Amino acid sequence: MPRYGRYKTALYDQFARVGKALASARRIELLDLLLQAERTVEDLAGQTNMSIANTSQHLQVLKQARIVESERRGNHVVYRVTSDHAGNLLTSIQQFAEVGLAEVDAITRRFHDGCEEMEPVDRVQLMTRAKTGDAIVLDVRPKAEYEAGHLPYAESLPLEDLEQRLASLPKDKQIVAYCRGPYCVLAVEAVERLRERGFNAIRLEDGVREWQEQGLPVEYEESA
Amino acid sequence: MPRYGRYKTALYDQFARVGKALASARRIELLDLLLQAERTVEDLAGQTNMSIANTSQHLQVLKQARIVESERRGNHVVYRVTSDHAGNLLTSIQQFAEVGLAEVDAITRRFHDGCEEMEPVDRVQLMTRAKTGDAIVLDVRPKAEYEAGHLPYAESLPLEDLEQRLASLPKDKQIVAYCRGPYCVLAVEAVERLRERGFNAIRLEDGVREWQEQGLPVEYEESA
DNA sequence: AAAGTATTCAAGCAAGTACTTGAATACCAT
DNA sequence: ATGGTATTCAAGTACTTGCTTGAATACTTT
Repeated sequence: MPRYGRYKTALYDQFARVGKALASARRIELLDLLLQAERTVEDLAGQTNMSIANTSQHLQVLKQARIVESERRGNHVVYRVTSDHAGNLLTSIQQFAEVGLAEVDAITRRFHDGCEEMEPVDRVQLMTRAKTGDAIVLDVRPKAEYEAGHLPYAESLPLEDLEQRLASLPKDKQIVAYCRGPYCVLAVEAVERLRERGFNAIRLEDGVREWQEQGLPVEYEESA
Repeated sequence: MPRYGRYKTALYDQFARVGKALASARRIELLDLLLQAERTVEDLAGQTNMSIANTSQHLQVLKQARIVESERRGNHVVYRVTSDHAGNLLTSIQQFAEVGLAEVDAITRRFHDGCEEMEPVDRVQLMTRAKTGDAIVLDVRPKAEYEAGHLPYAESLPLEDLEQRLASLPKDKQIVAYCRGPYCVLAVEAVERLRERGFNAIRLEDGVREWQEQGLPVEYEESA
């Protein structure tokens, strides 16, 4: 079908454009952060240990593929994902890598061992226990990410503030900590530390994105 | 968290590996074909107008990302997707491009206009009508792809054989043609030609993959 | 208006990718 | 074994990407 040659290549080019945007570990790291909350270039550069200029350039690649968009806000430029569909892209890559690439399993296992995770079936039940106060759900990400969206009944307790606020946590209830998702180590570390102090702590593998993709509800801060 | 730096980059590298494999229009085209049916290198090279060596190289990139696998069969090497998860990758990229990139819409519109598609709601109903014989479902892809999996009650009528078999088609029933999916033009062309001849033809946008992802059943040939 | 901060742009270099060509390998048929 | 076919490998070249550096731009504050 020579007549359709141009049509086909043009389409594949568009699809590849999205693929190209996801073809760099740096850009995936940026996207991963942006899926938690919107951020300035400066912030992203700091979080990823990249130069500002380099960060800006990577962001523009993501922007060209319409995965992220930007908005000038005063002196800063704030980047955010264009839609929830962007999360699906990363999710499907992660899912694929999880089942297909033995390396991923090996890497995560090295860091997450000894820290039992919640069974997937517990999700719905967890919310009812959180609602009644039988379980405490902790969001151990930085506060800004909590404010951009968090699980229902979760309270914000950034990992860095953990030590100072230990006293306010109950020893007799189960504490469920979550962070950015299955590959994030914040909750692993939180649970580790809590257990050392004698708390009954457990890690929820999900992050907000995973929660949302399950069709479960998410809360946002009204203020902002 | 300097302690986790290596862990994080190692993971992002793995995810990017998948992204890299999808970062070329050529490779997406190959994957698209492989999602319809397994194929030899020679066949793929022919379908995509690439040199054999180049095709082989692209296939190896896909193979390294575990998106496809290969098996020697006599004199040929047959490539196939490793799992259905590979289809999800392409689907999520396509879905993203569809909503995010205006270009995709513009490109497809240029070729698919004037050819009404079936409403998504018709899917389930379509099968019952096909079952009772009220509608004829035609798979207009090459026969090998039909054999690798097709919609229930569909009969194989490759586009190239259409003219010869017009006589066997009824004028009083609705004919529903489908091909590789929303971006494939085989069914568009089939419907165009059928209408010119006075048939009541309509295009189903789905391909086998889309069908499957909806959780709907698919049939395979027993023989093979 | 002037100075300061955040971001982008432009140029340059090293490294990586895409494609071609011709040789090497693996299997089949005789 | 020999010749034929399908695929992969190796080397070369043009092109693209990733990162750095320093200048340019956009906005804020004084």
